[in-house]
Amino acid sequence: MAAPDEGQSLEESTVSPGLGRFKRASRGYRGHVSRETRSRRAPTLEDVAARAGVSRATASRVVNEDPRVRPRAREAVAAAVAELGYRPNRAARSLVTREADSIAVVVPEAEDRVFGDPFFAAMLGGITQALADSPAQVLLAMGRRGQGAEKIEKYLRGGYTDGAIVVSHHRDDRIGEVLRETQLPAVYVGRPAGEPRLPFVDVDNHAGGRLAAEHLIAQGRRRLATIAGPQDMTPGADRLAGWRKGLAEAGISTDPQDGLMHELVEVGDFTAPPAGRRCSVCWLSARSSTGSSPPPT
Amino acid sequence: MAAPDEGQSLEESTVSPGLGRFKRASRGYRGHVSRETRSRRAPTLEDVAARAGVSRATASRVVNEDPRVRPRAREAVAAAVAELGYRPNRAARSLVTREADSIAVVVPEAEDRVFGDPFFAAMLGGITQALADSPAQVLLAMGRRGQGAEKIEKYLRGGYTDGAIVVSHHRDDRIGEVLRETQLPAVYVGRPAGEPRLPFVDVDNHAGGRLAAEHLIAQGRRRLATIAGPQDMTPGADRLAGWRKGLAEAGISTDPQDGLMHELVEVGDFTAPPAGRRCSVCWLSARSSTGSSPPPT
DNA sequence: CTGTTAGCGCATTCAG
DNA sequence: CTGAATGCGCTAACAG
Repeated sequence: MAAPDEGQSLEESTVSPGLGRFKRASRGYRGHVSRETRSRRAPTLEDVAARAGVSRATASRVVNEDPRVRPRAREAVAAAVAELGYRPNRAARSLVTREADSIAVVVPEAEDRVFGDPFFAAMLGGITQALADSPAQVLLAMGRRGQGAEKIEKYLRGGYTDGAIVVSHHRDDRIGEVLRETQLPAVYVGRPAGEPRLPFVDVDNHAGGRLAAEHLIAQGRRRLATIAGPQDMTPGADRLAGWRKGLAEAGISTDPQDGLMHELVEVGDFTAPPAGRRCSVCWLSARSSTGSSPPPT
Repeated sequence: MAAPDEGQSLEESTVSPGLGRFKRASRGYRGHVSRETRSRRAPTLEDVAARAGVSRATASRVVNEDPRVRPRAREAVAAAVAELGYRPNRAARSLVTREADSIAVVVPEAEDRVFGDPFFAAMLGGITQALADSPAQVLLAMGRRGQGAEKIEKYLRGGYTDGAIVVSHHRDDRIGEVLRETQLPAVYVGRPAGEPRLPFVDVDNHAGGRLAAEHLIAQGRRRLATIAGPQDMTPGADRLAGWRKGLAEAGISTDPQDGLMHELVEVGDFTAPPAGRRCSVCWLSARSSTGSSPPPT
């Protein structure tokens, strides 16, 4: 399990036939239009420096907004940059700074799931919004089990990114492990399962579940059912726990022995279809099985 | 319009306060866990070479699957790679090869739109699928007008990518211009408007629209209405053109003068809501205006 | 087949 | 404040 991983790494890091084709096409196309535009080589810091009559170091300083540059020099460099259309070479910069200048949004879910659930749209929107005026790039990496999971891992390990935001973490994905090994700074959206030391943002899921139970109970309901979220995700598990807590505190038993055929809980996956499907099976059967209620408060 | 662009380039390419904060957080976190794991510096090709008892060049060759390496040496290097857990430094490689090893999927649409429309999910899925065993990374860049459009442009110009796949191109986005200037290899999904030389894949939209008209006409329908796609996208425009051609060939006039209050065409945006909304306005008013039919075939 | 030699473009000490 | 020098890690000729 460890050795094959390394072997795979090696292969993946090399040029495959697939990329070969891509490259050829790339060259061909590039060549096709290259006659129409000028500039064979992109201007470098060296060019800028020469044009501004300063050294590379000084040019670098103004590009990076280092304060210790005389206004005169600063202006000269700025002008040169504008005239030459200079853009720093990211690879070169990255090589020396050891930073990729990008942050990955990791979603361990199948692609169609990510695109189908409005939750992710909102989350992505918020994240990109927040990073709108940051120079850092936002990269979306998604996939689950075969369908992109190893791609994510490769991405995280490949040094493509400076940090990660993990959005829909499941207990069984290896994201946490990868993050720990690569020592990548990361934050989870939703408390991570089995990764106690990692920072995260989340709502109080437990309180939410409990609140739901209390609300229904306050309305006089006594036979309460819930469609829970996936139990391999802490939000799903925490909410269910809160729900049960709420029932228990109200003295409503969830014990199958206690007159109910079984606890009125079905586990969904945060999507609508399964909820509807399960309902018709579980609730009906439960409803038709016994009418007895648990003891009052 | 040109000068400000350059000025903007400079600013964007430099470290802003935003990234500054990100960096600090990054360092802090990294430092926090750095005591728990070994390896201060990632192994380099140099290390691998030394360990395998060969030169850096040879090590590089086997990593890149260059055939001209003796099996013995190859194995030695492979072993060293595995033992050291070597992973090529992308920045360094990129610096010399001048390739980013990634391809961008550009979607000039608002994020919520992209995540809401199943079309994009399918498209993205297909693309990543096709590139699954390619070493190239797939990056998703989306946004339209303010909400990410300039981010896309910056991305394309930043040398982050080797090529682009443009998915939902509108006539007014600047993608084509950027692509031309950067000479990035690109392919459009859907014939690009105003960019005749760029390669694309598409269905025969014109024939589709015509087919629809012919089908309805064959069924004996005579007052035909259509909800067209956005007219600033060639698929939308082409389909409508085909539709009109179909009507014309059947001798069905679309001329308002010809007894109809106006042509029964409403322009939507490839989503369901506008279609429903417009229908109730247009169709009803058209229906109540005149009952006369165009001349028969 | 393999090692040696050069840079790729940039940030960064370290002296002035 | 500024410039000269150094090296990040890697690929690509160019000789052996």
